[in-house]
Amino acid sequence: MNVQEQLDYLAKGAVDLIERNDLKTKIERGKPLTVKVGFDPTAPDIHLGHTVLIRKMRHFQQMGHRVIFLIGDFTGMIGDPTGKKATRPALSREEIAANAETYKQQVFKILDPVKTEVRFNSEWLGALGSEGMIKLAAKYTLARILERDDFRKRFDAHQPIAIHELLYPLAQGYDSVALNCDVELGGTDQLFNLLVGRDLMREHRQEPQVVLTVPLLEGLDGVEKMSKSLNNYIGIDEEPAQIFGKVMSISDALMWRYYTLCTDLAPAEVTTLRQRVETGEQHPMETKKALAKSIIRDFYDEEKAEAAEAEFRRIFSERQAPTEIEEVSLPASAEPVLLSKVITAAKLAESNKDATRVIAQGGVLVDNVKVDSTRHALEASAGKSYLLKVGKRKFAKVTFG
RNA sequence: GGAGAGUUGGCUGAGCGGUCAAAAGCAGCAGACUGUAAAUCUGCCGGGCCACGCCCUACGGAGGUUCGAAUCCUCCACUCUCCA
Repeated sequence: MNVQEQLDYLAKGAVDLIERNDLKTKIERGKPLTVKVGFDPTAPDIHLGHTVLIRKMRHFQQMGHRVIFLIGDFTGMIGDPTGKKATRPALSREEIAANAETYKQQVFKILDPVKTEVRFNSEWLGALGSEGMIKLAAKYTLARILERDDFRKRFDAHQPIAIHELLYPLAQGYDSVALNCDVELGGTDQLFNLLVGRDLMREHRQEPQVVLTVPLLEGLDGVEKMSKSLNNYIGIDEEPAQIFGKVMSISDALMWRYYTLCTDLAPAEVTTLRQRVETGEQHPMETKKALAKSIIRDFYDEEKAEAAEAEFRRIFSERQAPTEIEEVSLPASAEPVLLSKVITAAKLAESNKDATRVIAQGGVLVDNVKVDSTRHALEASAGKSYLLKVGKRKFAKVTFG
């Protein structure tokens, strides 16, 4: 690849690239670039949204650059109260180490372990001390910090902002100084923080880093960004069947976004695919299935992807029980037991009330027969066994004994 | 330091002293339909009880007034605004 091709490849899918020419200049020097990406140590569960960024990291690796996976353990130890009612508990060294391992395990599904350097920012931020931190703080002004949209909005909405939160961008920016980064990648929500890094590097007489941001992936609801707390995410460690189902649950419109950000298809290829669906040449459902398989293939393999599709077809298209059903054993009883209680005991509903509700709505099958009475009871003598289906996708084989 | 506003169910957000387990929207769940855990429509949506009614818990916390309080009073905690 020549410089131009490399530049195009790296910029693919980027929202911001500041400055494109700077990146070009850096690449032209022919030396591997130092590329930093920071991660929060408190949330080691990587989901599909994160993979957009990780995919971009891989692109840099493919071009032979030095990619640093930076774990923000220092900031994690302080505890960031953003949007939380309760202050997060400070993480211990052991917890952070454990989280880091979890991170690696997940991230290396996409990144090359050999080419990835894992660092912790406590290494230099811890050494800074309070004096150093204050000196660092002296390099920035409140007005400039408040330029950040996130702070601005909270300020305008009369939501609290703790003082230490104002220091976060500075701490993050200092990471770039400590590592003398050439490039920093992040989500679009990180743009401000990344730019602070440029300013601080100038203050330290370094060449400012290039900033490249990737879009935030919408969650399954198609509105909010994907996040664990909103429970609209697809985790990288989830079961293939689960991933398949979740992908199928996104709207047809959102599917294109996922095609763009979560596959290696070029934008032109996605456009072609979309046109084929719009003209009726290709079925939307089949297209979505292909997307689901592609994602599973990334995290697992082809075989798992095929199996997930077959299972999905079996349960939802043919409405059969899954091949593997969870076995639940409950204590036997001489008296018949109310079905609603069995359902709750088998954890197929959250409460007896909830179970009763689902039965009333005709959502429960026992041995493939719909139950129409909320008072329905099951013989519970030892050895009795039933296949329960609650709702569309909750199954269990309950045995008394 | 002073003055004022606010704190309601997972979220947003109504709420006259009784008819409030608390409007409405979102999210969630179920059913119908279907092309899927899409879309659309309908219903449900604190918990317990073999119960179409009764009980328990709930409107920041603790007390109080009242036959009766999410609604009134007092104190406390927290958040925000304005002034210093």
